[in-house]
Amino acid sequence: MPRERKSARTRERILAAAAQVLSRKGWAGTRLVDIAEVAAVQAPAVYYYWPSREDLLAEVVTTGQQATLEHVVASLAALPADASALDRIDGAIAAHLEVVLRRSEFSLAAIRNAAQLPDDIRECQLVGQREYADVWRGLVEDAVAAGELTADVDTRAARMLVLGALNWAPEWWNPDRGSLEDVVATTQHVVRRGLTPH
Amino acid sequence: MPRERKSARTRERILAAAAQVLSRKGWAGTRLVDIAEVAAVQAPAVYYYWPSREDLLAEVVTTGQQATLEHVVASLAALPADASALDRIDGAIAAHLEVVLRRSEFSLAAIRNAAQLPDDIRECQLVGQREYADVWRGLVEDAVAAGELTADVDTRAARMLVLGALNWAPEWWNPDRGSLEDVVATTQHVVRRGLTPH
DNA sequence: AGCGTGTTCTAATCCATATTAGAAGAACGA
DNA sequence: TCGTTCTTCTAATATGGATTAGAACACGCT
Repeated sequence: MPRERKSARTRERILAAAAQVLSRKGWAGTRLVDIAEVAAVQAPAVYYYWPSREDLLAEVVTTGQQATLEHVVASLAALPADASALDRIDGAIAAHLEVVLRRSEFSLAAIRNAAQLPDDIRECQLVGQREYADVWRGLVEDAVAAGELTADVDTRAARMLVLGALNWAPEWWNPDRGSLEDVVATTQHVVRRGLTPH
Repeated sequence: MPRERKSARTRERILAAAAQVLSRKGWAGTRLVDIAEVAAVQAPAVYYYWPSREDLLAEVVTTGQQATLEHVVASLAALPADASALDRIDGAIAAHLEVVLRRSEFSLAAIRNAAQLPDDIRECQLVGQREYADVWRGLVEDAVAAGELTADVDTRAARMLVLGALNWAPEWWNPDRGSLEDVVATTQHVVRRGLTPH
């Protein structure tokens, strides 16, 4: 294995380990030693790749945000061009749940720690968050414009309620108790009914 | 002010300060110095009332859980005896949002830190959580039994989606952008539609 | 006033953990 | 094989923050 490639893999291993620990222990509780143990290196190895613990953790968070955004956007792009606005919302629900429940501890780390980031990092995190919110805002606006969604509720609140339900899923979903597909289907079902007129 | 009373007030002040800091900084990031500053005492004063930082924080969490449970149960008890199952769910939604958004930083601290508690504390936290979950399970079961709720979805998943939406509300709701009453109404509206047959 | 008890403070202590210094190891090219 | 460079390690260092010790303070009682 060429040098450059091995080095890159170590970096990825540390980053992934950091995501795992961060998602479980919280920002302040994430120790370099724990990350190092998971990544099978010694703690100071981290400093070869990042200037500080904080930079490493910040990268985990932004990576998590990007992973979510990109997966959702990609899933939407993969839908047939004639998908209805509600179908697109279904697609976004599925993609969000997939990334948060299966694909990425990064997303989970970003979600769970959003409220406890240091101020400077919190700020640039808010930028990414706004970007992602815009995607959902667009989805909902399209649905309203298409008349596929009830106009009788505060769309911002409705949107955030849905995102909350999705972001909370990792706290209770357990692969042993039910398949991801089932959760996705149930969520789509409930949300679709919740947002459409009777 | 009698001695006993003053002492009790200091204790409450420290506990409340701990809740505030804990809800913002996370379990590991909550420093005694910060708690002390908010409570307007010096850090070692904490040890007069609690044997350790961990005991203090644990009390915050259990207090938060109890506050939520009690407020919801009390609100349900205050409903007219002939309230429908769906009305009772509406009541629980309102009560949960009230406690989480307005009444108690304790609840918020408990919610936000659930995933990062040390193992021993996590365990007794799970007990309280199960107790609260039972209340909601009861509400949903009653609604299903009364035929007021669609039988075509996984009730556990539906229940957790709703609770997720509620627990996430503190992350986005801001009293300046809309009244609590509005959020409650929207939530009730969306959830009711989401759970009832078209 | 003076004593005793309950409460809070100031000044250590002590440990955990981020970070730095510099050596060892491993890959690559000559 | 040897030297160079990139990567990782071991062994300090340094700091922050929980905890402890014991002094000061405050209240209530006689």
